[in-house]
Amino acid sequence: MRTFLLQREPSVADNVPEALPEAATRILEGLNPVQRQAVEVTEGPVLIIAGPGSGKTRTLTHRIAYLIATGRARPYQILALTFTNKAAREMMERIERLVGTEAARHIWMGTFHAIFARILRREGHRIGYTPNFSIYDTDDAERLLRELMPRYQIDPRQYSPRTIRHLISSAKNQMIGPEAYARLVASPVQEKAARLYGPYQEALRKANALDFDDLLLKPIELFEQCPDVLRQYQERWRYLHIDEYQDTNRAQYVLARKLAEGHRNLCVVGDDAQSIYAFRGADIGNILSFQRDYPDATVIRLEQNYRSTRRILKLAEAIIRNNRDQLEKQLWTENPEGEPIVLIEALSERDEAQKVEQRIRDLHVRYGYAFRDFAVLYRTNAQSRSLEEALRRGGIPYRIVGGLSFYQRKEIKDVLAYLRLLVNPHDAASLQRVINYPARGIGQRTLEALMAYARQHGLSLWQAIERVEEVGLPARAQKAVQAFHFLIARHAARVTSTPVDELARSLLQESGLFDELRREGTPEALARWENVQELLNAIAEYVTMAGESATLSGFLQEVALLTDLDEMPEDNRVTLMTLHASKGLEFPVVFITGLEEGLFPLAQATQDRKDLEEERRLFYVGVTRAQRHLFLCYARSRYRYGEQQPSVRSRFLEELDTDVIVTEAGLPFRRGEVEHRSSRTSRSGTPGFRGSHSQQREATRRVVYDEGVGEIVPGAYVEHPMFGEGKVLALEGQGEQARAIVFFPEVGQKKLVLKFARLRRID
DNA sequence: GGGTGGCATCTTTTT
DNA sequence: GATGCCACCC
Repeated sequence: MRTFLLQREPSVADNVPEALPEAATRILEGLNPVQRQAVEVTEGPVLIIAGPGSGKTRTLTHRIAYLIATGRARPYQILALTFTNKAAREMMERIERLVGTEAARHIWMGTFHAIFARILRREGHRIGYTPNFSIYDTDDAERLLRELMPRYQIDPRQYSPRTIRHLISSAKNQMIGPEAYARLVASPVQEKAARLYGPYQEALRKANALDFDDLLLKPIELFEQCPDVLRQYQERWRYLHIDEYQDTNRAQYVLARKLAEGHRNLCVVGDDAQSIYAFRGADIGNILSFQRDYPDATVIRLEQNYRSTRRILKLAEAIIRNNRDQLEKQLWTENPEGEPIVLIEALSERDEAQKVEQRIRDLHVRYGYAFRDFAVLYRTNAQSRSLEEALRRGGIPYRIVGGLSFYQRKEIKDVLAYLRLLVNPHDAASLQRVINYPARGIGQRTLEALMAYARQHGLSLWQAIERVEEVGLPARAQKAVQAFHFLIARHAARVTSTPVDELARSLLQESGLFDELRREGTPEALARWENVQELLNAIAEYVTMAGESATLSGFLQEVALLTDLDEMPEDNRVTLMTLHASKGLEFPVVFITGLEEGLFPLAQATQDRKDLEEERRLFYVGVTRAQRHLFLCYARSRYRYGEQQPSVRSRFLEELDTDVIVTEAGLPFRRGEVEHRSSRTSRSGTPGFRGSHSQQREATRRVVYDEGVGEIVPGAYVEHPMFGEGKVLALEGQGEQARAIVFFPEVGQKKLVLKFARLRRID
């Protein structure tokens, strides 16, 4: 049975003792002098600038616990905002340990999105939202855009809804409205986004729906239009804490400012070197200018690292040195030198996974590390597959954090769409998702007719369905629509009177969804069916746990904001996750995999200095997760686009000037590839003889390609009229079709047809 | 209107 | 290698 992360709404009713003197002493005793200073400043704005491993989260949780223990704040007067559910959960657990669960559960803690969704549930009616609004995830938003595009003469094949959504989202993150955005347009795509921005917002509104960005923007609107509501929350929350402040975007910054106005007890913690969410609108400027915004702020620098060995810290510094925009920080540690960092070269992703598996086994058996001590990190979720396979083959228990979460699975989203429809029939995205699933004879044409009718009469899709007889559909289609209408309406009428899980079961049974899931009889279908049952159990659990305040729409809103599941923490398993997900965590042994050009850094990020610096900070974040052992891995070839392609090791390795890394054989690590070719003695002369590095020779042999055409052979350095100098990685195809895969430091990896490419050998 | 098979198309990271 | 889209047939 899964456990679900659904926190009870904290209440103002509070039977926690006024103060917990014993706990207060205990909290102070466990801190070093700098941390103690952070905890003891209890009034006014505080900026804690921290480095990795400095005990940042610990300092923040201690601060909060100290406020409660000394009686300066009642638990419900504290608001703590985080960016991920995981961070909130972790902080909550620590605080519980310090002041007990009874006090802790009255603290308002959660992600920005979750907290402000709750506020909107309660107060949104003041700006025209009923409490049962739907929260649209990126899929829903894209569906909405795709539907709008033809009406504005935009071809979804030419401009992908995803790109448009992303542009609109960025604008919203920076609090740029449709009109202002239209004035800023600088490219054809942006022009399309500007054209759709306004209609998109209208469509959301009509559906009584909010997207992720609205969850931050609408509260701002609410606070601006209703100062009394703002005042009410300002008074409730005397103390405001924000973790990972470097990741706040414009909207979050404004919200924090508004809430902290008045009492001015705002405490933020962050490390500019760990800013890795610019892609979602995070603005490092917020942390850099905190002192300007709050001139009387107390600034506390946590620079001592308690986590990692000296070698790991040294590597981290060598990495971040390559970035230009960085606050000056002197990280230091009293920890021992530690083991050298090991660079692992693999032939393929499969080989890489196998080597990781072997190292884990070795450290587990010989040095007694538990499986929970290991983390394997990667840049993209897709990379987890080969790692999973290797670990499964080796019989090593593992868990995957993030990736396709429970709530993102198709069957779950289908069920959720049905349920959302019950509480919010205007929810067009959900309606379109299920109106003909399972198939019930309402096809594309019928749907289009309904949508056209709705548009003509200024109705929502649901309202059009309600008066389907006026639409003028063929009798059979009309009957089908009426049956669907009846199904939903009948169940919607029972939302308040029937236990939610019972209602859901009845709806899913009668809609034919259960039969649809059972029909197939494959193991996958069975698993899907079980997932649905699990979801229904979760609803029941939520209802019993949250008591009277529990509503179906509340459940659906909370669930829309969940991305990962609670895993049982006592589980002894190796952790697999993206580098992003690893932020804030630590492990005795860490593997960073896939250090290859085009993958890490990602190809798209290599063009712009800022993007590249963000990738580098991500590398820095990954490295500083490690406490004792760190392995950096790359593969000389990898499956991409469904075929095996050679790869070049990451520039992040080439730019390191440090002596803390050794190769698998224990030899000192040497830099140099394309950029340093002149410093190397000649290799790559004739086919079949490709230099002295034995592992490299093996790697090239493994991938079977043609042996070369003329002087263009694997390993050769060539010049291309457009792309500049590059290195030939491999050749494939015959005669006219012969192509070379060439790596250009400037533009990345390219596949070129030799006949046309006019490559010139230059080495 | 529904179902199937072939084709193209990408692939970030998260709330 | 997974998903979505389109053309085709029933």
